[in-house]
Amino acid sequence: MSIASLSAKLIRKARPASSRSAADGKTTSGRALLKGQQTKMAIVEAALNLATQVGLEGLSIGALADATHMSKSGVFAHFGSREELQISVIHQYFALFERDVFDVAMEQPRGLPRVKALFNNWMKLVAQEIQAGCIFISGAVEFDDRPGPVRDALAASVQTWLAAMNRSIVLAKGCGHLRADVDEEQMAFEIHGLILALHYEARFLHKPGSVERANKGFDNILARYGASTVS
Amino acid sequence: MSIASLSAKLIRKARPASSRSAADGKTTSGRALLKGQQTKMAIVEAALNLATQVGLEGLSIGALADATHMSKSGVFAHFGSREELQISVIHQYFALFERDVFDVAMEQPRGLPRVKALFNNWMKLVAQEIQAGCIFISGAVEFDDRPGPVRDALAASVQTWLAAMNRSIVLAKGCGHLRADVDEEQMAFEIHGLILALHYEARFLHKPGSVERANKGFDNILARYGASTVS
DNA sequence: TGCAAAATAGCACGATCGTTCTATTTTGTG
DNA sequence: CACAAAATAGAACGATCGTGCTATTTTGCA
Repeated sequence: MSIASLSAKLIRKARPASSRSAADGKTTSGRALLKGQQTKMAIVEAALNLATQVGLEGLSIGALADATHMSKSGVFAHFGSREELQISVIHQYFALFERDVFDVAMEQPRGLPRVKALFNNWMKLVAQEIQAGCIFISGAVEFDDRPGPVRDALAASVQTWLAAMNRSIVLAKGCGHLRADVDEEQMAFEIHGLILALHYEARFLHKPGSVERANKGFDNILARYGASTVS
Repeated sequence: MSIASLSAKLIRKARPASSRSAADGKTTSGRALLKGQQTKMAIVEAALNLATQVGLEGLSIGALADATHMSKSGVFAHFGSREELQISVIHQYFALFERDVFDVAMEQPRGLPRVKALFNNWMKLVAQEIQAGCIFISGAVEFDDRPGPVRDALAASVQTWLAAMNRSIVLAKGCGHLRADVDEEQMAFEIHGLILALHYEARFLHKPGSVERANKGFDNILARYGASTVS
C-alpha cells in the first residue's frame, strides 16, 4: 500500500518506472528498461544525493554531469528543464520516504504501534540525514516564496506524508490508544516540531544529544495524549 | 542589557555603529555619522529585507543595488565581499531580534513571566515572518553544509539567542516556577520545535491555525514542566 | 545484419554573478 | 573657499548557469 492511497494520483503522474527497483533496470512487472530510462534513473539517484547536500536550488546540471560522467546536454536531454529535474528528485525522495518510513511502518497494526513506528522510521531517516540533509526541510525554505511547479510538487509530497502521519494518529485514537479528546492536528504539529528541531540542532548547530531529545519529546507527547496505561 | 552578556563579544566585533538607532544617522553617543556609514546602514537594512525573502544565498549585489538605487560597485565598496555583506545582514537581524524579542522580555521579572514573554515575542516575530521569512531558519538550511565565516556568524548568533532562552528557563527553575527535575535543554528543544513547526507549516504549507497550535503546544509544555499551580 | 530512432556529446548563446580597476562626484575639514 | 579623502559610478573581466542546436554514437528491432 502506498501513501498516495490517501490522495491518489496526487504525486504519481507519468512516472514511467516503478519506484521500488532502484537501479537494476527492471520494473516490477519484470520488463527490461530501455537504456535511456536506466541512465535516467541513475541520474536522478545521483541528483538526489547531490540535492541532499546542496539543496534543490544548489543542484546544477553541470555538477550533475560531472557526478554521472556525462555531458551537460546528455543529462539535460532527459529532463528538458532544470525544474523537471528538480521535480524528479522530489518524486525520487518521496519514493524513498515511502519505502523506508511509510511502508515499513504499515506492517505494524494500526493504533499506537503504527504511530510509534512512523515516528521512529522518520527519526531514523532524519538522523542519518544529519550528514546528508532532508530535501523536505531544505526545500521548504528554498521554495516558500517561489511559486511554481517545483514548489507545488514539493508541497504535495510533504502534505501527503503529513496526512499519512495524521491518519495514523486518527486511527490510534479510534482504537482507544489515545485519549478521546485528542486534537490530532495538534499532536501531529508537535511531532513535526520535534523532527524539525532535531534537524536544525543536530545538522546545523552540531549539538549532541539531539536525537535523544527528540525521542524524549515524543515520549512526552505520548504521555500527554496517550490513554492511561499503554506501553 | 544585551543578549551578548551571556557570551560577551561573541557577536559584536568591529561593528562601528550602534544597533539601536536604525536610520537617523546618529550613534548612541550622539556623534553624527559620516555619509558613508549612513548609506551603509541603509544598504544593510535593504539587504535584510531582501534576504528575508530570497535568503542569504539568494541575496545578490545587483538586486541590492537596484533596491537602493545605487551602482553595483557602490554597494560592493562598503563590504569588500559578498560574505561580509551576508555577515552584516546576520548582525543586523541579530540586533533586531535582540531589540524586539530579548530586550522587551527582560523587562519582565525573571522566572516564568520572562520565559513566557520570550516565547511570545519570538512567536510574534516568526508569525509576522510568515510573510517575510526568518534568516535564522533559512540560513541554517543554506549553510548547514557550507563551512566558512558566514556560517560561523550565523551559528554564533543563533546559539547566543538559544542560550538566552535556555538561561531564562534555568532562572525560572531556580525561582521554583518549574518542577525541580526539569531538563532545561529538553524544554528549550521542544519550544524550538514549536517555532520551527510554525514557520514550516504556516510559511511553506500555508496551513491555517498554525499560530494557535504553536501557542497550544507551549501551554502543553508548561503544563508538563510547570510547578503545580502557576497561571 | 542493417537501419531508423534514441541517446549522448560538443559547442555556443545570452544572462547573471562577484569582483577589480579606473574615473568621477561628493563630502568633510583646514 | 580649497583640497585631500571618501564615496560612488561605470565598464569590463572571468566564471558559471540553463538552454538550444547540431553532430555523432549507441541502441533496439525488422
